Amino acid sequence: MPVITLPDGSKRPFENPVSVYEVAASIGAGLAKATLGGRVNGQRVDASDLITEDADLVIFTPKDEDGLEIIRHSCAHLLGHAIKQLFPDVKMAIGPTIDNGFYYDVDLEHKLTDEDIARLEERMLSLAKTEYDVVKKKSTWQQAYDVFAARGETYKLEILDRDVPKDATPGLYHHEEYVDMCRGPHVPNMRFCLNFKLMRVSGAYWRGDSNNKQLQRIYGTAFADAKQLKAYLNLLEEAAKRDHRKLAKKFDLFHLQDEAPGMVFWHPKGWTLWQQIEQYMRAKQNDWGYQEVKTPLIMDRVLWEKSGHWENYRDNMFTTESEKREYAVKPMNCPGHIQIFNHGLRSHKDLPLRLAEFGSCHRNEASGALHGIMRVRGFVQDDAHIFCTEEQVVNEVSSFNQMLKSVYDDFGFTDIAVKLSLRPEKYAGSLETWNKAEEGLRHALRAAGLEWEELPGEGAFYGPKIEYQIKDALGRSWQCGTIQLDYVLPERLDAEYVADDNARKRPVMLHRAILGSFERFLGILIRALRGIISGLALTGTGCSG
RNA sequence: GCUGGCGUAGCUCAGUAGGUAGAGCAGCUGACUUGUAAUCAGCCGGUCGGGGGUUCAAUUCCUCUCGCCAGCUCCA
Repeated sequence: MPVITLPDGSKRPFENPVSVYEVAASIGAGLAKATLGGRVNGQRVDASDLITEDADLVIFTPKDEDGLEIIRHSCAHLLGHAIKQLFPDVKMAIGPTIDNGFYYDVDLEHKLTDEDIARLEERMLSLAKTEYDVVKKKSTWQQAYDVFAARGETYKLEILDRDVPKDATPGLYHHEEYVDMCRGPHVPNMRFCLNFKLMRVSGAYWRGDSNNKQLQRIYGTAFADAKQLKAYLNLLEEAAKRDHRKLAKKFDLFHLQDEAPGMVFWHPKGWTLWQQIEQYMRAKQNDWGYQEVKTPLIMDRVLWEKSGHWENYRDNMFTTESEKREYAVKPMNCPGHIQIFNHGLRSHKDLPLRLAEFGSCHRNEASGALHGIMRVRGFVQDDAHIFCTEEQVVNEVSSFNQMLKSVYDDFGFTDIAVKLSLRPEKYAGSLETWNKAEEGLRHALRAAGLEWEELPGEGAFYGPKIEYQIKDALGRSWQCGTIQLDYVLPERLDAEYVADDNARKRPVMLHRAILGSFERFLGILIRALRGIISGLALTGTGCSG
């Protein structure tokens, strides 16, 4: 005899177990018609799911974020329904929702063309227009396995084998003859899935692993109604006009050419902009107690072997040789800065020592990773390394956070996502120091009162890092600022100082950047400069536009 | 690097069922002088990304290669 408590606090008693739909119907026919699913005691469920005990219930309709997500997720199933009809031998992998839409990864010999995508879209629409009911059936693990074995869905079988416990009760969603497995919830009827558009198709590795087979990923967008869909498509068009590559051409800021892939030719106007920012950063760094230095572009391989770059970063390094010596073009500035730290005897009184460099780095990025000036092979970082004691770390990190905020404020960037990237598979140093370093950064984040998301496996090989991400005109997130806590390189490159008890100690090293790279930061900044850039109306401190 | 798409004048693009290419804008010259994105006329401008092949003939077909774009992997 469940009592259902609604968000407004009102309570409704029922004689028997009721479905979300039935509760909605007891409130009103209109609500029932719009019901997509609900949240029962915090759990997202289908409209058809039964509530057996007293529960808090939120009902989802197309007006909610949750409702929209359900629609998008069901559009992925709709895509499955349609593509199975057009290409019966297609194997379905995964079809999740993403920002603004959904995708489905499929394994299909035939390479999908634009015409195929158009046909698919048509078929999806005609299927949705029949307004068929989606039927959800809870199954046992074995039942689900048998269903997908019979259908030859090898990817679903792998998911069952690897990710679904044997005692689970997977939900099977029947879209007429099409069956998909999903946690759900999904729409009860396809009339909710009429406002979508297939966007593009591209390659994507199974389980995100480049060692696995590459599948075809079909991207789509979907909204609750036609108006929202149209508004979104318009937004995309408008955003494309603010693409930094377009604006750079229009305003003659820089260019790239075939002979120097991923390396930028800065034109007078673009370079003026660059200089304004460089001077601004120079002044800022001065204010915050940094000393500027400059280190060589290429150094002997031996040094990179010692630092660990040769072992862990070799694939991304350009090399050159002269008189039988092998050199590497620096991909990072840290080893150079340690050479400066090591030159002469350091006292604890020198710490924290903050060495800054507008360091020109080259990384041999995969050709497919290059993207305008946001992702290049030659770039300049507003880099600095802080040599300090362990006790000074939290202070230094939190002071860096303030500095970063003041810079981003000056540029008008407010939508900053903070991520904490943890130990990667390939790492230097011991587990113990890694744990210490990761905890150190968490501590500093808490002290700074920041909210952050943790990304396991995303750290640099020498230490964990805090990333500050900003979105560009196209809505893509890019890492700009970063601060990384490193116990490894000081050890490998023998950095030490004389402590107050006269003992030799290792300093801790913080790698940090605020703009990240001038190229990327300018790439993002350019979106805001449309209109005023031709006059380069930038002031010494501002650049605010 | 992987999958797919693309690569024609400075820019945006058209085109050739294989017979060495056009338009608008920009630029230059001249005329005009009309107050805020484009007045008129004329001119200049491309070995159709690069190499190889098929062919009497290729920018158009095949092939290799480079670059760009979308996404994946990877990353500032």
